[in-house]
Amino acid sequence: MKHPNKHDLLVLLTEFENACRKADLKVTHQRLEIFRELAQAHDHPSAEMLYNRIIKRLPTISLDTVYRTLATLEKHGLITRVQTLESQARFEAEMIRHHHAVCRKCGAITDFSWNTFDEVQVPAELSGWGRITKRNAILEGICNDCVKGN
Amino acid sequence: MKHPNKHDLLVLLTEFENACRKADLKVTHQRLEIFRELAQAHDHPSAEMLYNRIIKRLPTISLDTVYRTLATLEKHGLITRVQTLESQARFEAEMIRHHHAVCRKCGAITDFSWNTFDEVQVPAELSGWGRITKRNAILEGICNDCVKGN
DNA sequence: TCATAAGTAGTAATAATTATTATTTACAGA
DNA sequence: TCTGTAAATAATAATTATTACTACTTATGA
Repeated sequence: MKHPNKHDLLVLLTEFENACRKADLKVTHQRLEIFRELAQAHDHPSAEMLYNRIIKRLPTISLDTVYRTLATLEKHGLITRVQTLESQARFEAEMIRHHHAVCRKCGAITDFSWNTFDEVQVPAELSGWGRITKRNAILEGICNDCVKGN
Repeated sequence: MKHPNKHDLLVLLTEFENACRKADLKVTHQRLEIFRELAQAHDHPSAEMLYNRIIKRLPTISLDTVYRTLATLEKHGLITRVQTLESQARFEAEMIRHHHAVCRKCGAITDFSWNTFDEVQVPAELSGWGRITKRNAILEGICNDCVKGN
Protein backbone atom coordinates (compact mmCIF):
# COMPACT_ATOMS: atom_id res chain seq x y z
CA MET A 1 0.00 0.00 0.00
CA LYS A 2 1.31 3.43 -0.93
CA HIS A 3 0.57 6.83 0.50
CA PRO A 4 -2.33 8.41 -1.30
CA ASN A 5 -1.20 11.42 -3.32
CA LYS A 6 -2.83 14.82 -2.96
CA HIS A 7 -5.50 14.11 -5.53
CA ASP A 8 -6.36 10.66 -4.22
CA LEU A 9 -6.61 12.02 -0.71
CA LEU A 10 -9.13 14.62 -1.83
CA VAL A 11 -11.18 11.90 -3.47
CA LEU A 12 -10.96 9.78 -0.35
CA LEU A 13 -12.07 12.68 1.82
CA THR A 14 -15.01 13.47 -0.45
CA GLU A 15 -16.06 9.84 -0.41
CA PHE A 16 -15.70 9.89 3.34
CA GLU A 17 -18.00 12.92 3.66
CA ASN A 18 -20.60 11.24 1.49
CA ALA A 19 -20.36 8.03 3.48
CA CYS A 20 -20.82 9.99 6.70
CA ARG A 21 -23.95 11.69 5.43
CA LYS A 22 -25.30 8.38 4.23
CA ALA A 23 -24.73 6.94 7.69
CA ASP A 24 -26.30 9.97 9.42
CA LEU A 25 -22.99 10.95 10.92
CA LYS A 26 -22.29 14.64 11.14
CA VAL A 27 -19.26 15.74 9.17
CA THR A 28 -17.23 17.36 11.89
CA HIS A 29 -13.83 18.92 11.64
CA GLN A 30 -12.50 16.34 14.09
CA ARG A 31 -13.84 13.39 12.14
CA LEU A 32 -12.36 14.74 8.94
CA GLU A 33 -8.98 15.28 10.52
CA ILE A 34 -8.93 11.86 12.13
CA PHE A 35 -9.89 10.18 8.90
CA ARG A 36 -7.43 12.25 6.89
CA GLU A 37 -4.60 11.39 9.24
CA LEU A 38 -5.45 7.70 9.14
CA ALA A 39 -5.85 7.65 5.35
CA GLN A 40 -2.42 9.25 4.97
CA ALA A 41 -0.73 6.97 7.47
CA HIS A 42 0.99 3.82 6.32
CA ASP A 43 1.84 2.41 9.74
CA HIS A 44 -1.55 1.28 11.13
CA PRO A 45 -1.46 3.78 13.97
CA SER A 46 -3.04 3.39 17.40
CA ALA A 47 -5.53 5.90 18.79
CA GLU A 48 -2.75 7.51 20.76
CA MET A 49 -0.42 7.79 17.77
CA LEU A 50 -3.16 9.50 15.77
CA TYR A 51 -3.91 11.82 18.65
CA ASN A 52 -0.28 12.88 18.89
CA ARG A 53 -0.19 13.65 15.17
CA ILE A 54 -3.51 15.46 14.99
CA ILE A 55 -3.01 17.62 18.05
CA LYS A 56 -0.31 19.55 16.18
CA ARG A 57 -2.90 20.87 13.75
CA LEU A 58 -5.92 20.75 16.04
CA PRO A 59 -4.60 21.56 19.49
CA THR A 60 -7.90 21.25 21.33
CA ILE A 61 -8.82 17.75 20.23
CA SER A 62 -9.12 15.20 23.02
CA LEU A 63 -7.86 11.65 23.12
CA ASP A 64 -11.36 10.56 23.97
CA THR A 65 -12.66 12.03 20.73
CA VAL A 66 -10.09 10.05 18.81
CA TYR A 67 -11.13 6.82 20.54
CA ARG A 68 -14.82 7.59 20.12
CA THR A 69 -14.47 8.58 16.50
CA LEU A 70 -12.42 5.52 15.60
CA ALA A 71 -15.07 3.32 17.23
CA THR A 72 -17.84 5.11 15.36
CA LEU A 73 -16.10 4.92 12.00
CA GLU A 74 -15.30 1.27 12.55
CA LYS A 75 -18.91 0.50 13.38
CA HIS A 76 -19.96 2.04 10.08
CA GLY A 77 -17.29 0.16 8.15
CA LEU A 78 -15.34 3.28 7.15
CA ILE A 79 -12.12 2.11 8.78
CA THR A 80 -10.84 -1.20 10.11
CA ARG A 81 -9.49 -2.29 13.45
CA VAL A 82 -6.41 -4.41 12.89
CA GLN A 83 -5.86 -7.62 14.85
CA THR A 84 -2.62 -7.51 16.80
CA LEU A 85 -0.92 -9.30 19.64
CA GLU A 86 -0.37 -6.02 21.50
CA SER A 87 -2.73 -4.49 24.01
CA GLN A 88 -3.10 -1.25 22.06
CA ALA A 89 -5.61 -1.38 19.22
CA ARG A 90 -4.44 -0.27 15.79
CA PHE A 91 -6.38 0.98 12.78
CA GLU A 92 -6.29 1.45 9.03
CA ALA A 93 -8.37 3.26 6.42
CA GLU A 94 -7.35 1.00 3.56
CA MET A 95 -10.50 -0.72 2.35
CA ILE A 96 -9.04 -2.66 -0.58
CA ARG A 97 -8.70 -6.34 0.26
CA HIS A 98 -5.26 -7.01 1.64
CA HIS A 99 -3.36 -8.95 4.29
CA HIS A 100 -0.80 -8.27 6.98
CA ALA A 101 2.76 -9.28 7.73
CA VAL A 102 3.58 -8.54 11.35
CA CYS A 103 7.08 -8.29 12.79
CA ARG A 104 7.01 -9.78 16.24
CA LYS A 105 10.11 -7.87 17.23
CA CYS A 106 9.18 -4.25 16.35
CA GLY A 107 5.46 -4.75 15.79
CA ALA A 108 5.50 -3.16 12.32
CA ILE A 109 2.55 -4.17 10.16
CA THR A 110 3.04 -4.39 6.40
CA ASP A 111 0.15 -4.64 3.96
CA PHE A 112 0.27 -6.93 0.98
CA SER A 113 -2.14 -8.49 -1.49
CA TRP A 114 -2.37 -12.23 -2.07
CA ASN A 115 -4.74 -13.25 -4.82
CA THR A 116 -3.99 -16.95 -4.64
CA PHE A 117 -5.05 -16.97 -1.02
CA ASP A 118 -8.14 -14.89 -1.73
CA GLU A 119 -9.29 -17.58 -4.14
CA VAL A 120 -8.56 -20.71 -2.11
CA GLN A 121 -11.73 -22.50 -1.12
CA VAL A 122 -12.69 -22.51 2.55
CA PRO A 123 -12.38 -26.03 4.01
CA ALA A 124 -15.44 -28.25 4.21
CA GLU A 125 -14.90 -28.48 7.96
CA LEU A 126 -16.27 -24.94 8.20
CA SER A 127 -19.35 -25.35 6.02
CA GLY A 128 -21.61 -25.47 9.06
CA TRP A 129 -19.92 -22.70 10.99
CA GLY A 130 -22.05 -19.74 9.96
CA ARG A 131 -21.77 -16.85 7.56
CA ILE A 132 -18.21 -15.85 6.69
CA THR A 133 -17.85 -12.22 5.69
CA LYS A 134 -14.12 -11.70 5.60
CA ARG A 135 -10.90 -13.62 5.35
CA ASN A 136 -7.47 -12.47 6.29
CA ALA A 137 -4.02 -13.91 6.28
CA ILE A 138 -1.57 -12.87 8.94
CA LEU A 139 2.08 -13.70 8.44
CA GLU A 140 4.30 -13.46 11.47
CA GLY A 141 8.05 -13.22 11.54
CA ILE A 142 10.99 -10.86 11.79
CA CYS A 143 11.13 -7.97 9.34
CA ASN A 144 14.31 -7.15 7.46
CA ASP A 145 15.14 -4.13 9.60
CA CYS A 146 15.01 -6.23 12.74
CA VAL A 147 17.00 -9.07 11.18
CA LYS A 148 19.75 -6.63 10.25
CA GLY A 149 19.45 -4.82 13.55
CA ASN A 150 20.66 -7.91 15.37
CA MET B 1 -10.02 -29.20 17.90
CA LYS B 2 -11.45 -31.63 20.43
CA HIS B 3 -11.07 -31.83 24.17
CA PRO B 4 -8.11 -33.99 25.03
CA ASN B 5 -9.28 -37.16 26.79
CA LYS B 6 -7.86 -38.26 30.11
CA HIS B 7 -4.98 -40.14 28.57
CA ASP B 8 -4.04 -37.40 26.11
CA LEU B 9 -4.13 -34.85 28.89
CA LEU B 10 -1.69 -36.90 30.95
CA VAL B 11 0.64 -37.09 27.96
CA LEU B 12 0.31 -33.36 27.41
CA LEU B 13 1.07 -32.64 31.05
CA THR B 14 4.10 -34.90 31.02
CA GLU B 15 5.36 -33.24 27.87
CA PHE B 16 4.73 -29.90 29.52
CA GLU B 17 6.80 -30.85 32.56
CA ASN B 18 9.64 -31.96 30.34
CA ALA B 19 9.45 -28.78 28.31
CA CYS B 20 9.56 -26.71 31.51
CA ARG B 21 12.66 -28.49 32.75
CA LYS B 22 14.29 -28.07 29.38
CA ALA B 23 13.56 -24.35 29.52
CA ASP B 24 14.80 -24.05 33.12
CA LEU B 25 11.33 -23.29 34.36
CA LYS B 26 10.39 -24.71 37.71
CA VAL B 27 7.49 -27.11 37.61
CA THR B 28 5.15 -25.45 40.07
CA HIS B 29 1.71 -26.52 41.07
CA GLN B 30 0.35 -23.23 39.69
CA ARG B 31 1.99 -23.62 36.30
CA LEU B 32 0.69 -27.16 36.00
CA GLU B 33 -2.84 -26.12 36.88
CA ILE B 34 -2.81 -23.17 34.50
CA PHE B 35 -1.51 -25.29 31.67
CA ARG B 36 -3.91 -28.11 32.44
CA GLU B 37 -6.88 -25.75 32.45
CA LEU B 38 -5.79 -24.17 29.16
CA ALA B 39 -5.11 -27.54 27.52
CA GLN B 40 -8.58 -28.74 28.47
CA ALA B 41 -10.31 -25.56 27.38
CA HIS B 42 -11.78 -25.30 23.93
CA ASP B 43 -12.78 -21.65 24.05
CA HIS B 44 -9.45 -19.76 23.94
CA PRO B 45 -9.90 -18.30 27.41
CA SER B 46 -8.57 -15.00 28.68
CA ALA B 47 -6.36 -14.75 31.75
CA GLU B 48 -9.38 -13.80 33.79
CA MET B 49 -11.48 -16.71 32.55
CA LEU B 50 -8.68 -19.12 33.44
CA TYR B 51 -8.30 -17.51 36.86
CA ASN B 52 -12.01 -17.94 37.59
CA ARG B 53 -11.84 -21.61 36.65
CA ILE B 54 -8.64 -22.42 38.50
CA ILE B 55 -9.49 -20.65 41.74
CA LYS B 56 -12.16 -23.30 42.40
CA ARG B 57 -9.46 -25.94 42.76
CA LEU B 58 -6.62 -23.69 43.90
CA PRO B 59 -8.24 -21.02 46.03
CA THR B 60 -5.07 -19.11 46.82
CA ILE B 61 -3.87 -18.51 43.27
CA SER B 62 -3.65 -14.87 42.24
CA LEU B 63 -4.69 -13.28 38.97
CA ASP B 64 -1.20 -11.88 38.68
CA THR B 65 0.24 -15.37 38.70
CA VAL B 66 -2.05 -16.35 35.87
CA TYR B 67 -0.96 -13.34 33.81
CA ARG B 68 2.70 -13.88 34.65
CA THR B 69 2.58 -17.58 33.93
CA LEU B 70 0.79 -17.14 30.61
CA ALA B 71 3.41 -14.59 29.57
CA THR B 72 6.21 -16.93 30.60
CA LEU B 73 4.75 -19.94 28.83
CA GLU B 74 4.12 -17.87 25.72
CA LYS B 75 7.70 -16.63 25.71
CA HIS B 76 8.89 -20.22 25.74
CA GLY B 77 6.51 -21.24 22.99
CA LEU B 78 4.47 -23.59 25.19
CA ILE B 79 1.21 -21.75 24.57
CA THR B 80 0.01 -19.16 22.07
CA ARG B 81 -1.52 -15.73 22.43
CA VAL B 82 -4.41 -15.46 20.03
CA GLN B 83 -4.95 -12.34 17.91
CA THR B 84 -8.34 -10.82 18.59
CA LEU B 85 -10.21 -7.58 18.05
CA GLU B 86 -11.05 -7.36 21.74
CA SER B 87 -8.99 -5.65 24.39
CA GLN B 88 -8.61 -8.78 26.50
CA ALA B 89 -5.86 -11.14 25.42
CA ARG B 90 -6.84 -14.75 24.82
CA PHE B 91 -4.75 -17.91 24.81
CA GLU B 92 -4.57 -21.49 23.60
CA ALA B 93 -2.40 -24.53 24.28
CA GLU B 94 -3.06 -26.18 20.91
CA MET B 95 0.27 -26.36 19.11
CA ILE B 96 -0.84 -28.21 15.98
CA ARG B 97 -1.05 -25.86 13.00
CA HIS B 98 -4.55 -24.49 12.72
CA HIS B 99 -6.54 -21.35 11.96
CA HIS B 100 -9.35 -19.36 13.52
CA ALA B 101 -12.89 -18.44 12.61
CA VAL B 102 -14.07 -15.55 14.77
CA CYS B 103 -17.68 -14.53 15.30
CA ARG B 104 -17.83 -10.78 15.42
CA LYS B 105 -21.08 -10.89 17.33
CA CYS B 106 -20.27 -13.18 20.28
CA GLY B 107 -16.50 -13.29 19.90
CA ALA B 108 -16.32 -17.09 19.85
CA ILE B 109 -13.15 -18.45 18.28
CA THR B 110 -13.32 -21.77 16.43
CA ASP B 111 -10.23 -23.69 15.40
CA PHE B 112 -9.99 -25.39 12.04
CA SER B 113 -7.30 -26.82 9.80
CA TRP B 114 -6.82 -25.71 6.20
CA ASN B 115 -4.16 -27.64 4.33
CA THR B 116 -4.73 -25.93 1.00
CA PHE B 117 -3.98 -22.59 2.62
CA ASP B 118 -0.97 -23.96 4.46
CA GLU B 119 0.52 -24.92 1.11
CA VAL B 120 -0.21 -21.79 -0.92
CA GLN B 121 2.97 -19.95 -1.84
CA VAL B 122 3.62 -16.59 -0.24
CA PRO B 123 3.37 -13.77 -2.81
CA ALA B 124 6.52 -12.48 -4.49
CA GLU B 125 5.70 -9.02 -3.11
CA LEU B 126 6.82 -10.28 0.28
CA SER B 127 10.07 -11.90 -0.75
CA GLY B 128 12.08 -8.99 0.64
CA TRP B 129 10.08 -8.53 3.81
CA GLY B 130 12.14 -10.60 6.21
CA ARG B 131 11.92 -14.04 7.79
CA ILE B 132 8.40 -15.44 8.00
CA THR B 133 7.95 -17.93 10.82
CA LYS B 134 4.21 -18.42 10.94
CA ARG B 135 1.14 -17.99 8.83
CA ASN B 136 -2.42 -17.83 9.99
CA ALA B 137 -5.78 -17.40 8.39
CA ILE B 138 -8.51 -15.58 10.24
CA LEU B 139 -12.05 -15.86 8.98
CA GLU B 140 -14.52 -13.37 10.31
CA GLY B 141 -18.27 -13.59 10.25
CA ILE B 142 -21.34 -14.54 12.24
CA CYS B 143 -21.43 -18.00 13.78
CA ASN B 144 -24.49 -20.20 13.44
CA ASP B 145 -25.65 -19.63 17.01
CA CYS B 146 -25.67 -15.89 16.46
CA VAL B 147 -27.37 -16.16 13.07
CA LYS B 148 -30.17 -18.21 14.66
CA GLY B 149 -30.22 -16.02 17.74
CA ASN B 150 -31.45 -13.12 15.64
C1' DT C 1 18.22 -31.98 54.88
C1' DC C 2 19.41 -27.55 53.51
C1' DA C 3 20.65 -23.47 50.70
C1' DT C 4 19.20 -20.65 47.32
C1' DA C 5 17.37 -18.78 43.40
C1' DA C 6 13.08 -18.69 41.19
C1' DG C 7 8.22 -18.30 41.83
C1' DT C 8 4.05 -16.76 44.27
C1' DA C 9 0.37 -13.91 46.87
C1' DG C 10 -1.13 -9.71 48.03
C1' DT C 11 -1.18 -5.22 47.06
C1' DA C 12 -0.22 -1.12 44.52
C1' DA C 13 0.62 1.05 40.23
C1' DT C 14 0.26 1.84 35.30
C1' DA C 15 -1.73 1.69 30.66
C1' DA C 16 -5.63 1.54 27.66
C1' DT C 17 -10.12 2.55 27.06
C1' DT C 18 -14.76 4.16 28.18
C1' DA C 19 -18.26 7.01 30.75
C1' DT C 20 -20.14 11.48 32.47
C1' DT C 21 -21.45 16.08 31.92
C1' DA C 22 -21.51 20.70 30.54
C1' DT C 23 -20.57 23.10 26.36
C1' DT C 24 -20.27 23.57 21.38
C1' DT C 25 -21.42 22.53 16.62
C1' DA C 26 -23.63 20.69 12.24
C1' DC C 27 -27.35 21.10 9.73
C1' DA C 28 -32.52 20.92 8.68
C1' DG C 29 -36.17 23.90 8.30
C1' DA C 30 -38.17 28.70 8.81
C1' DT D 1 -29.28 33.80 6.65
C1' DC D 2 -30.98 32.67 11.11
C1' DT D 3 -32.33 29.48 14.63
C1' DG D 4 -33.64 25.24 17.28
C1' DT D 5 -32.23 20.82 18.28
C1' DA D 6 -29.99 16.61 18.36
C1' DA D 7 -25.49 15.03 17.96
C1' DA D 8 -20.69 15.66 18.88
C1' DT D 9 -16.93 17.41 21.60
C1' DA D 10 -13.60 18.65 25.58
C1' DA D 11 -12.39 18.00 30.02
C1' DT D 12 -12.40 15.13 33.55
C1' DA D 13 -13.36 11.04 36.11
C1' DA D 14 -13.95 6.18 36.20
C1' DT D 15 -13.15 1.36 34.56
C1' DT D 16 -10.83 -2.41 32.80
C1' DA D 17 -6.75 -4.98 31.63
C1' DT D 18 -2.26 -5.69 32.69
C1' DT D 19 2.15 -5.20 35.06
C1' DA D 20 5.31 -3.99 39.05
C1' DC D 21 6.82 -4.37 43.84
C1' DT D 22 7.87 -6.73 48.05
C1' DA D 23 7.93 -10.06 51.50
C1' DC D 24 7.10 -14.81 51.83
C1' DT D 25 7.17 -19.66 49.90
C1' DT D 26 8.69 -23.54 47.23
C1' DA D 27 11.20 -26.49 43.71
C1' DT D 28 15.34 -28.38 42.93
C1' DG D 29 20.24 -29.63 43.24
C1' DA D 30 24.23 -30.39 46.46
